[in-house]
Amino acid sequence: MAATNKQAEIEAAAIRLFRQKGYHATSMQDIADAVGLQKGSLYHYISSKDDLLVSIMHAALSKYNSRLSEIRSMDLPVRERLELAVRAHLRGIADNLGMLTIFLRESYALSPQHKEIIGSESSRYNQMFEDLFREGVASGEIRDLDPKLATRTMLGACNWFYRWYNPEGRLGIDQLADFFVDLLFKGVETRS
Amino acid sequence: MAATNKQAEIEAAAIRLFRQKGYHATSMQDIADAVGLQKGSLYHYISSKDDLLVSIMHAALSKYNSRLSEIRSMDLPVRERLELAVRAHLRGIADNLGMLTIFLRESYALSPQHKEIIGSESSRYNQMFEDLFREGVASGEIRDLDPKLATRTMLGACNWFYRWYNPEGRLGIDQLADFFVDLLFKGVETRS
Amino acid sequence: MAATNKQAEIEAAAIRLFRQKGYHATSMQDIADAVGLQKGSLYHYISSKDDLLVSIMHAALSKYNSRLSEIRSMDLPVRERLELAVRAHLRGIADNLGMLTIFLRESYALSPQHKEIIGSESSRYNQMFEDLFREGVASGEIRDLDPKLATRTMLGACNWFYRWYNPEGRLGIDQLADFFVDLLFKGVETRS
Amino acid sequence: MAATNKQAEIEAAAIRLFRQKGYHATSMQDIADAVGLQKGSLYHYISSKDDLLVSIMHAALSKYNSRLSEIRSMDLPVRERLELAVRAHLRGIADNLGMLTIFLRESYALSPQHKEIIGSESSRYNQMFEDLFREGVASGEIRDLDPKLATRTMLGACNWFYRWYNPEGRLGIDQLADFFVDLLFKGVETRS
DNA sequence: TATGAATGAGAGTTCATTCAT
DNA sequence: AATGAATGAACTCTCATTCAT
Repeated sequence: MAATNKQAEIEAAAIRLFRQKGYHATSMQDIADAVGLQKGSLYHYISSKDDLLVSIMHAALSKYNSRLSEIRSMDLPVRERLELAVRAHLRGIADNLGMLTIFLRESYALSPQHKEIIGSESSRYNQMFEDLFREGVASGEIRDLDPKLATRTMLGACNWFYRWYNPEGRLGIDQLADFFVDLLFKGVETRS
Repeated sequence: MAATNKQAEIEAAAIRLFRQKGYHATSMQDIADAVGLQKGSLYHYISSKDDLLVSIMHAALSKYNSRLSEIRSMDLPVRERLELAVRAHLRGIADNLGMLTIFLRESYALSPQHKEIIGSESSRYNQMFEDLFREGVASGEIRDLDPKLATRTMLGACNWFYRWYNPEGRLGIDQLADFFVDLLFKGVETRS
Repeated sequence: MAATNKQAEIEAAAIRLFRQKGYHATSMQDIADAVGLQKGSLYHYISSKDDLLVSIMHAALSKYNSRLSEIRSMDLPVRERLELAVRAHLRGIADNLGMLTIFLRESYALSPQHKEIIGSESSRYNQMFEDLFREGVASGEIRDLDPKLATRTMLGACNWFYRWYNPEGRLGIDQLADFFVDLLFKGVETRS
Repeated sequence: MAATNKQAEIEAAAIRLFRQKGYHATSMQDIADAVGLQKGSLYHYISSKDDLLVSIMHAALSKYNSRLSEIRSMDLPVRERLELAVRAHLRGIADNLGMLTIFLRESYALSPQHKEIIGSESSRYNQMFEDLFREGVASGEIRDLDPKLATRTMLGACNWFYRWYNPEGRLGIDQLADFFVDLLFKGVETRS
């Protein structure tokens, strides 16, 4: 995964720094230092700090969208596809903790135009998840809950994951995903 | 709601602006304009922008902590107390959307010392919730799930709420709380 | 020496603070804190920070001038009067270390008008010293050195004293004055 | 003296302005105006106003220290070396009136860390002078006076020089140095 | 006499971005 | 492709002073 590509190197450095220090607290100088360029030189590869943020988020989202799209069209019972969607969501956060942290935390820092672009990509994802949920309700495998609210609640629970997930923690990502699926699908209360 | 108290007025303006534009994107000038003072004059009432952020968060958290503490010690079955805790959490976000948004979104912008202070207040809350969960497991009313993970997941789902809650939306806060409780307690899948 | 007089109390606090932290680094708030008033209230007693500085310097200088004037007209051999002048100069610094430090160190911070006022009082002092020296040369008790230069050199040596004098030091002010007189009157080299 | 080196140009402007108006009364804007830059642009060359002050003082002191070190180890009678030390000290002030004025006048404005650094360089100088004096006492060429006090007195007399030396004055630096040496070595009183 | 809210100018510093080389 | 000097606006914060109460 050698950095043949300066642009990618810059992006990688930005992801690391934005995650560590936050978008606003990271200066172009910090990024330049990290890749061994002068800060003026960065502008041969990127057009602005804001664009850098957007393209990181975009990359994160397009991976997400395509993965969810695949899952949706798998030849499996919908309950299992919904489960896979939750697992993939969590694994996506774990695998790209930097990018996802930035997406989930710094979205509000985007300029209005960019906010719209990213917002619509993000809505697509939510919409796909919601559709899957709706499909589950239709098939009877999933309880008849409001699909929009359910989507928000389930994804909210999953999104918060970036705040405490520790790659070096006791439990691996698969075990954590098992836990989330168990809790979200069966609930916390004892069945009578 | 007359401005008898300038300090409170400043804090209110800060909450509104921090929520709208984010902490970093809000300048002291913005706040000064909002309350009709020169920016230098703000410093009669606050000691720094950072302190302003902290005191907003502190106010949010101390309300939260005391409410949860009350609920924990109520004379009710633990399952109902846990349910109340979820409802109170959501209602707390809805009632203080500004303060809570700032707390949930801008925590990472705090200085290390402040991060520690706010972090420990926040941990107390999580700990109380976790204890309640543990109590439920002990009594058999709640399934035997890892209490720490369950707390993170449930509160994560609830915290995400600030991102989409709209006070003028179709559903009131009580109905939304009903929904969360239903989903988190019973799960999404159909019981066989 | 109870503070029956607020003005004097303010001046005393200013002397202490200006000496400790310097004129520019001392704020009106610092002074107000030291005397237990609000900073706005200071302006009932003084007209400006600059004036405060000037009146401190003025007080220092008028003491100095009157003392030197007395010495000059004493009925003693001129050599002894010159010696007394040196001793009085040093004792004046030791006794009013605060005021003198401020005068010697912060003169350049004065506004042009004030600089002129203080400058002329200060010149009067130097002139008196120079006249005394000239008298000594005329009487033959003092070597025929340029009186203006000699005055500058001798007073320079004495003025630097404020930089290192320590009231709690090993040697008392009289012993130190003995030393200065010895060095300045007899020189450092061994007489052949 | 073309402006090949902006850093040096900034330092020169700072020396001039700090001397004229004092450190505190000189703003970064003043310096920027003097060198024809925006004030923000100064920070390409310096790291802070405080650092600028320190590096000016440091430059002054290291010249001084190396010159005195040379003199000390010359192959001359100690009385002559001490005399040379006085002459070099005065010439140093005359040649670098700006830098030395700033060092002698603004030392107390330094931050504690910087004060320590500059203070120790300054002590080294005083120590070398004192050692030379001590050597003179040992050889019998110099009277048996307390070397520490004698150093303070002699250097005090010389340091005050910056307050009144005028490069365009009647007497040149060599003549003035002759005067100082005469006064300090032989004293002011007539030998009986 | 004393307050304390308010001013308004200005401080030093940071920073994303540009552009001639 | 890369530099690095320069910009210029914005930033948080300080401070001596004023004045209605």
